[in-house]
Order: sequence, then structure tokens, then C-alpha cells
Amino acid sequence: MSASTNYKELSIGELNRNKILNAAEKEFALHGFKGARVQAIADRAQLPKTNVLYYFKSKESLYLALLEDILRLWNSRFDEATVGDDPAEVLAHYIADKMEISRCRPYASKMFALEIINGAPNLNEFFKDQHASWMAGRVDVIKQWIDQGKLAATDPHYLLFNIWATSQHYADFSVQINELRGKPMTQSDFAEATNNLIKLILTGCGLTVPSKFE
Amino acid sequence: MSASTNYKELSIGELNRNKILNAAEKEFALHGFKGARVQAIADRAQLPKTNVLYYFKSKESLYLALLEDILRLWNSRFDEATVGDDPAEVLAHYIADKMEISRCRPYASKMFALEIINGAPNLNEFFKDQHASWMAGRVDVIKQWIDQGKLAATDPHYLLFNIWATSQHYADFSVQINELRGKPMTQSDFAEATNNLIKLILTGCGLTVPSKFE
DNA sequence: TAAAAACTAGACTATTTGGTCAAGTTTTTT
DNA sequence: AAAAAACTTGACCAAATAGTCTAGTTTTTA
Repeated sequence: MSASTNYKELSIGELNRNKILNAAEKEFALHGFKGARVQAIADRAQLPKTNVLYYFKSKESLYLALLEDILRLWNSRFDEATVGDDPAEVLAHYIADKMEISRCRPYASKMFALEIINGAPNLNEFFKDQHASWMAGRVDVIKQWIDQGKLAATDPHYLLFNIWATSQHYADFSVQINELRGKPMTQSDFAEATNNLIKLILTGCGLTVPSKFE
Repeated sequence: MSASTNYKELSIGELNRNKILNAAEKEFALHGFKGARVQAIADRAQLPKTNVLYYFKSKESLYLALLEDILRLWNSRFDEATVGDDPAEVLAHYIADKMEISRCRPYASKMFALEIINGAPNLNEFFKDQHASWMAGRVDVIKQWIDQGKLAATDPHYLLFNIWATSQHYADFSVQINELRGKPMTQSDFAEATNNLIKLILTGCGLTVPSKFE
């Protein structure tokens, strides 16, 4: 689905599926589930509407396939971090990973944001449970870091919310950001914003920024 | 429009207009402009659909009226701050104001978020210009604070983006937050989150948190 | 190379949608 | 109290929409 998908070596079906997923991601990010039109997705994919419904049996199943793809994006090195790891390194990389997603997959981020804002009507209990247990595990590791004096005392929930909020903002609110900056964010602007954010969050936790991110 | 609107002393028209705006705010926040249904707004307002279109001549004009109301929410004391003011006081209050909006007007925040995510198709040039010049003014004041050594050197744009991102997140992503915390945010949770956020941002700028927010 | 599977696509349909119309009733004004 | 203005509401309509059906063409398989 990413912009850099290599279309060679793919069967017609795989190629079309990718075209459709790419197109749908944009339409859903631009209009939400209810607002997106199958015809608009087809036009964007340069295929007849019937083809879209041939590959994905309904608008809903297309949306769900896409959502599943997007949820996989959320995996990161932070998932396996333990008390033994260096919180400054782990958190800095986690923030950098999140910023990279905002830069490379803005439509995926927007689609996910819409899904949550709209009340998460399509995230099933399985995902919610999985997400909640991921959260519990991460909160636990952060608390242990705090107990060991590696990290200033802070609520781990709020810490993670702040990281998500700030990093995703660069994708979700890109239109406002570009308008107010007067120019779009280049790759090096993103690098700067990333280091700025890492500094803010880590300093706020009493951590020293790893030299790689200065 | 706020949940606490006093319905007494209002004419029938004003009362119904308020009912409709309240209902529409939720529907637009839940489904976006294209996805929202006039019938659903009418049902939520407990009025026949025709009445909705009597008070607001089209779905679009209802949306625009609402958006205009919401943009007024963005006004704050920070708008008139000058170099002479104490940045710690000003920024702490600004963050607290933003958090208060997220607590009291979550649907307004969500509706605005959808509008921006969807590419701001309904924000006219007048608003954009006004917003850009507000931004320029605020960036200027922050830069002067930095020049005077009142504030650590940081990009004023990113500082403001971070404040918006983190505070609005509590409204826009409330569903995710409630799910992961296992319980909804109470007023005192909000107070805690506000102080936590003020500490993070101000510390990150080399400022001391005013005692009121500790 | 023949059969099967995968793919393409126009025509069509049932339903939903935003919005209009016309015929009222209620409230306000004078 | 009469006239005007404000408000209410069911019936209706044209356009748009997700999805189906059928009849093909192309690609893969054996």
C-alpha cells in the first residue's frame, strides 16, 4: 500500500488490489467511512467501480482490510522493551518511529484518526483487548523504570498519550501545519521536528537526549 | 450550543436553532460533513427534518454556521499577550484553556479535527488569513521572549503545534483514551492531566511551573 | 491447446439522500 | 381582533449510492 510499492512481479490481481487499497486509503482519510464513495475510490484507482467490488466484496470489507493493514503499522521496537533497556534510547526511537509514520503514511494516520474520532465503530474487541494488554505491558515497564530511578515520576498513560498526540499531529493536521508554516514540511523539517519533540518529551521525563537525536 | 445553554428566556426559534446546532455538532463529529445525515440531526434534535431545513437552508449552511461558532472558541487570553508578560503564566493558562475546551466541548473539537483532517475544504481564505496572522503575532512574541532569555531557544511553531496536539488529543481521541485507561476521564483526571501537560511543556521550554498548576 | 480460473465492465436496481412544496397552526405585532 | 410573521409537517421528487447481474475477455493451469 505504501507509495513505494513495487508493482513489478505482481499478478494483475495483486496489482489491482494495491491500487484499490491506495486509492481507498486516501478517500477514507478525506471523507470518512460513510462519506467515502466507492465510485470515487474506483476513479482514483483508475478502474471501473465494478472491479473494486470484485476484489473487495463491499465497501465495508475494503475498509476493514485497510484498517487491518494500518494497525500493523503500529508495531515498533518499543513493544519488546524491558526494564533492562535504556529508557532514553527506547523512547527516542519510539518517537522517531512515530514521526516517520506521520511523514511516510499520512493517509493511514488520518484514516486511523477518523476511525477513533468517530467512536471506533470498526475496531473489534479482539483488537481492543490486544491494544489494552499492550498498553498494560508498556505502562508496567515505564513504572519499573521510574522505580529504578531511571525516569522522573510521571503518569505512564499521559506520557504515551502525549507521544501519540504530538507525533500523529504532523500527519493528521498537516493541512493546518502547512498553512501556518507557509510551506510544506520537507524531510529535513521532519528530522528537525523529530529532534525537537524528542528533546521536549525526554527532558520532561528527566532524561538526557541520545546524541543521535541532537 | 454548549451543553449548559439556558433554554429559558429564548424564543421558539432560538431554542430550536440551539437544539439543532447541538445535534448537528454531534452528528458531524461522528460522521464528518459528507457522512452526516440531515435526518439523523433532526432525530437527535427531536424535530422533523423539514424543520432543520427551515432554520438552516441546507446541510452545508448548518455546517458552516456551526464551524463559525466553533472557531470563536479558539479565542483566548494568549491572543493579547505581549513581550512584557510572563511566558510561564501565559503558556500555562493557554494550555489550561485548551484542556478546558477538550473537557467541555469534545464534539466541537472533534468536528474541527475532522474539518482539518479532511483538508479544511470549508475554511475560507478570510479565516485562513486571520489564523495565519494570529500565528505570526504569537510566533513573534515567543521569539522576543527567547531573545530576552525568558524562554529556552525553541521553534515557536513546533511549540504551539505541540500544545494543540496534546490538549486536543484528550477530546479527539477520548474513545481510545477511555478504552486504554479502563475508565472515563473525570474532571479531576482532567485537572491532573492539565498539570502534567503544563509541566511537560514548560519544563521543555526551561520555564518554572506557576504554583497554581503544581 | 483446451479447460478453468481470474478478471473486466456496461446495464440495471432498490434504497437512501438532500431538498422542495403546499397547506396548515401558532405566535407576535399593530 | 385582525393581519402579518414565524413556525410546523406530511407528501413528494430528482439525484446519488452501494451493490447485483450477466456476458463477455484475458490469463493461468494442466
